[in-house]
Amino acid sequence: MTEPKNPEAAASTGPVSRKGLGGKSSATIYDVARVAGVNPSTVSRALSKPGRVSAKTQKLIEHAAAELNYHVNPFARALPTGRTSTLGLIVADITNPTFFGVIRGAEATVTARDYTLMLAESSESPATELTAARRMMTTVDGLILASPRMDDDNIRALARGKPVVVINREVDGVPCVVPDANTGIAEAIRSLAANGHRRIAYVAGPPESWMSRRRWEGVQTACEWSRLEAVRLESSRPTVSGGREVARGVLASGATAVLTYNDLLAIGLMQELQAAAVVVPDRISIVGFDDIFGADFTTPPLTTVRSPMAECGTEAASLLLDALQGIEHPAAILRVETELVLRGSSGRLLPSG
Amino acid sequence: MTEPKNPEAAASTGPVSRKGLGGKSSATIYDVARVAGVNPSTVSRALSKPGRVSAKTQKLIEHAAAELNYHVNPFARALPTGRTSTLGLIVADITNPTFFGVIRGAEATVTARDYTLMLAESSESPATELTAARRMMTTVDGLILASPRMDDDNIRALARGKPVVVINREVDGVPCVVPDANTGIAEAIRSLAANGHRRIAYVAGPPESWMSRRRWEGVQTACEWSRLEAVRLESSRPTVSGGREVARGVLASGATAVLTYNDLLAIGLMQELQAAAVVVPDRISIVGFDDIFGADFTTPPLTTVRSPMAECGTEAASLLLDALQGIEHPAAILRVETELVLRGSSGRLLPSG
DNA sequence: CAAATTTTGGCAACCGGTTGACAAGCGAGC
DNA sequence: GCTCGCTTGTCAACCGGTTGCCAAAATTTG
Repeated sequence: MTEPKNPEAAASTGPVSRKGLGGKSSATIYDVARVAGVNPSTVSRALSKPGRVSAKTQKLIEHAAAELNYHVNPFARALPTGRTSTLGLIVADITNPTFFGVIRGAEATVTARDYTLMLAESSESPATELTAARRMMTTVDGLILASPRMDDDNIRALARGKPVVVINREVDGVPCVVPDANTGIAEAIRSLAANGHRRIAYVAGPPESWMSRRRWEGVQTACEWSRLEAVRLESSRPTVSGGREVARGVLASGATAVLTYNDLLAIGLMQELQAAAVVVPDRISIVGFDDIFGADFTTPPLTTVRSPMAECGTEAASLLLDALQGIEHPAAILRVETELVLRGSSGRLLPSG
Repeated sequence: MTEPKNPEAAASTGPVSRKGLGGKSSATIYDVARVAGVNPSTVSRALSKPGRVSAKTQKLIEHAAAELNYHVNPFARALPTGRTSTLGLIVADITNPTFFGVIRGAEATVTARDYTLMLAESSESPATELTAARRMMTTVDGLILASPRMDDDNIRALARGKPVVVINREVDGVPCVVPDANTGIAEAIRSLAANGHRRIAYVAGPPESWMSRRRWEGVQTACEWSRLEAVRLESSRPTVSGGREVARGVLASGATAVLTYNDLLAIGLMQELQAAAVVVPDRISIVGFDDIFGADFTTPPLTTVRSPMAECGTEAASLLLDALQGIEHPAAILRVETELVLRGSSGRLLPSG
């Protein structure tokens, strides 16, 4: 017969933290309960279920908690509930300044609402990304995927487990925050057309990038509208060096104005063209995307279609936090505005020769 | 008399996860134990204490775990042990590209060793920083402080709780990773001296910045050695706009070459000087610090003393991870090399008039 | 004033691992 | 064959909260 070894112990107040040894470990609800003269479960309720206990007891407990400098142990809470007060953010590439804004926006929002941000990167690899996402899923309450590279299906599968918000891409059935490229692109093309350009090149990003395809579509549409020719060029990498490599192709294309998938490509392209004594913007106008940090360091400073990435980060985090509180936003897709930032790298085409 | 309600239950195998409902929750050691036909605690030992169980049982358990796609629940593990497989990183300012390298290096290292990185920023405020650090301390196994703004004492207090590594500052009794500014500064001053400069200005960063003071000392020392004059100017903020604001003061100082606390100041300074038709480097040479992302976007590209921040992030993370495994590194301070990156913003002083 | 109803607090069983203590199993040595 | 010592697995008590259920207390109602 199995007998409890020590009935008194079972009936006692429960574990008591050993405050003796240098205050190492912090106070627990059991300590608070003892000081306040109530049951631990009452403490738990007072601290997490507002209105569940009487105002008097509430005050008593809060006082005791303050006195002991009590803070909940996030792990102890996470174990039975699954709630971790942590949000995950996976970016395609930490080196890429496009994501700095996202990280910053998300971090600020999350911290302001007493959550913590976990960061991971996928090195632009769908497989790494999926692994990172799965790993994170066990630890976070929700996940932000910035410019994810994995399939729609994988994203939806993740979203079935816990709330997921996608930035910079539209996935059916998953809340998304996307800069609406079209407005900015239309402005850019209109500006180029007004400056005498007739043939526009678009330098594409990675083939997996949903946003790159989207921008190309936007460029095509806007060009049709303005009766301009649009040609598409591929890049090896969406980086400065990728931009340098594509310079030759740009010249060969006969275009007098170029939009690039992102600012890094634009900067690399501009550097290489200038090295070949091609004057920007007199002979070729260059327009980037994103308005990343440093886009205005160049000479001439880069004209670019600004995507408010920090805002995307903020919005994505808010969406997630709201969802966790049961506030469902009806709109599956949140579009944030883009706009043309007109600087020196685009302008009137000088007659050649 | 307190009687156990259900003796059989107490003697049973223990909790069993409900795999019925859509495979929601993942397998536990209890599931693995059942499949392998052993006790849960044996599973726990097999998976975390190598050599504690026989090779035969080990294989049996590993097989069962693989079959069930078992993964430990980090919270369940963290609760009794305190180990979380998570490292914290606090940077002074996420916007500041100096830290991009740190974040990147730390993230990569931590992930490679199966840890996760938690990120927070202090907005350059000692109080916010301390709050963030305290908050993190409850959740992480160790903490990296990049360019901390709080007192030495507070840092030491944190370090008494859990392993802490500091980047970009030296704190007695706490392991630190610091770029050794002197080598790079010496190179820079030598180069400037060789180019005919005699009066050098240093634009300082925030007064709380240990590294700013250190760099100023380095500049002074190197100038004495080369028999140059060194003057110090203050900046309002260590940013591009802070750099613009200090331009007037730089001109007034009569210096023909300027080192700035960081690259952002240098870039802002250069923009403002150029706007005032002061040719760089013909009339004034500019040298930054850090070689941040975008330092080579400017025209002329920025000469700068490179601090390998990604390496700092990597080293700090490694130090921390080693410490957690009981591998103590004897050296309290790890110095990483700095070097002059000579670009176009510094050079020979043209005779004025 | 008693009965019905609503609050409020306590009990105890979890969540999923870890670990000290201990006993069974096993081979070696005498 | 028996004792000793070492390896290996089991038991049960945690870690620190959360929560369903129930009863006591307080409040409303008839």
